Amino acid sequence: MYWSKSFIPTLKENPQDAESVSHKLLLRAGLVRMLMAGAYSYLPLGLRVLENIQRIIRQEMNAIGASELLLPALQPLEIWQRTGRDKDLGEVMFKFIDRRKRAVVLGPTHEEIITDLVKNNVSSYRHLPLVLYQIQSKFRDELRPRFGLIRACEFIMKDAYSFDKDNQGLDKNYQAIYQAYQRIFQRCGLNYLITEADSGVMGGKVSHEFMAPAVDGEDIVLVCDKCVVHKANNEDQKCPRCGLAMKKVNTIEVGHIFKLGTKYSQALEAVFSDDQGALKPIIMGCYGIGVSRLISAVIEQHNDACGIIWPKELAPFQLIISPLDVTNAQVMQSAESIYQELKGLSFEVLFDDRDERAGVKFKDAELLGIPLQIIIGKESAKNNLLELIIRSNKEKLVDSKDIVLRKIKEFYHG
RNA sequence: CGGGGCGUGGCUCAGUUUGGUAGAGCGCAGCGUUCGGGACGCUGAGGCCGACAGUUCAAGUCUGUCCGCCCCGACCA
Repeated sequence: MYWSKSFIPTLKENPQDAESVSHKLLLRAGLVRMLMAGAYSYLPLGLRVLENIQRIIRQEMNAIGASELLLPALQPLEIWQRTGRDKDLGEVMFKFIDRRKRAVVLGPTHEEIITDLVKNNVSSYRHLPLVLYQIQSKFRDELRPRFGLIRACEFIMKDAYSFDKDNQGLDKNYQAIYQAYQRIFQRCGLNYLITEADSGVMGGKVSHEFMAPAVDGEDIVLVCDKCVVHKANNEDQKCPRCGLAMKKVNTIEVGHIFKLGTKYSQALEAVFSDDQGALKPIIMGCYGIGVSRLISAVIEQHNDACGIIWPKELAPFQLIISPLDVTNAQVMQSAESIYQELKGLSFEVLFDDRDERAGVKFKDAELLGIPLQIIIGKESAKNNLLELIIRSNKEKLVDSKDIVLRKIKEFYHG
């Protein structure tokens, strides 16, 4: 991708509208722009990051046998009234009346919709278990949208739902997804904590939250350095296991998995015939990942004074090529040649073909946070050398094309 | 919804205290000089100063109402 042909509006200064680190960098690096509070446009770079996260999620969800589908965002209010959640969610739901005078909502989540779908199409234990998921925009009329993508009114979520004939099946799916989530967050380069809700002593609901530590995080997690992690419900701050004081960590909730049981299947009469012919409610679980929020969480964790430092798998591009003088034929020839070669090797490359001074290109490359940068100046072009810089530690290598290529492959493919 | 801050060319801001008819830097266009860390000089384009109402001879500036954005709180699958 040639920079001049793309749309990457970087900002030299911190925008007035942003306070949190991720919000500032999201805007400065040209990843998103705000339309109104809580609603953002994803620009080409932001979309690329989003797609990278989605690709990881799809790979890991598909790997555990989940199937992707896509449910409507537009829904009748009536289905929410059947479970009583129209009241629970209340003002959070965007509601309006359509031209047929029907009450319609924009989906804040999809338990009702998917349960209704499964109810109408699954009737036997032979069709279970089933794990379905989607990646879709959700709508919530938040009291106070904030921190850019961290709390938005329109945001992208991966929501998965499991359907089982018994609790053992639910446990198994829950476990599989729990592990898939660990792989997903790991691949996203995210540092995370897992908090447990109440342990289901009375067969009650079990849930785990995946929390990314971040200075601007809204949720506080209490952490015991010796034992496990717990949520900040108990104010005494004593570890329930060892009794030592726990420390508070600000976090962003990026994932939440939940054993639902039969709450929705009972309310919506989603039943199946078991192997004895008896009708039973389907046992459900639901599993969410805040996809757009993940972008913010990752930026919160991976940045320095110069800008973003993308983890390898999320970076909008794997390399940025910066010819320092676009009017110099030798420089451009060298840059163009390595660009084509890298593209031929299936690397995602951004070519900074702008007629800008070196300083501008350096600053922007650092701001964008692309893991590897190839710099080509007059000297290196003349001597047939390439200069490779690793964004994270500023490590620099000046060498022949072959050596640099080897280093790049090593960096990305181990 | 309560509390606080802010709203002035695309961006960051000054000007508001003490009303007199709009500025700077960046960016943009043109020319020249520069060219490995956000260059420099000259020229130029671009603003009904968030909106509406009021006070006044005169409002970016004072008053009122509203709108928008950010932050704190309440709330949050």
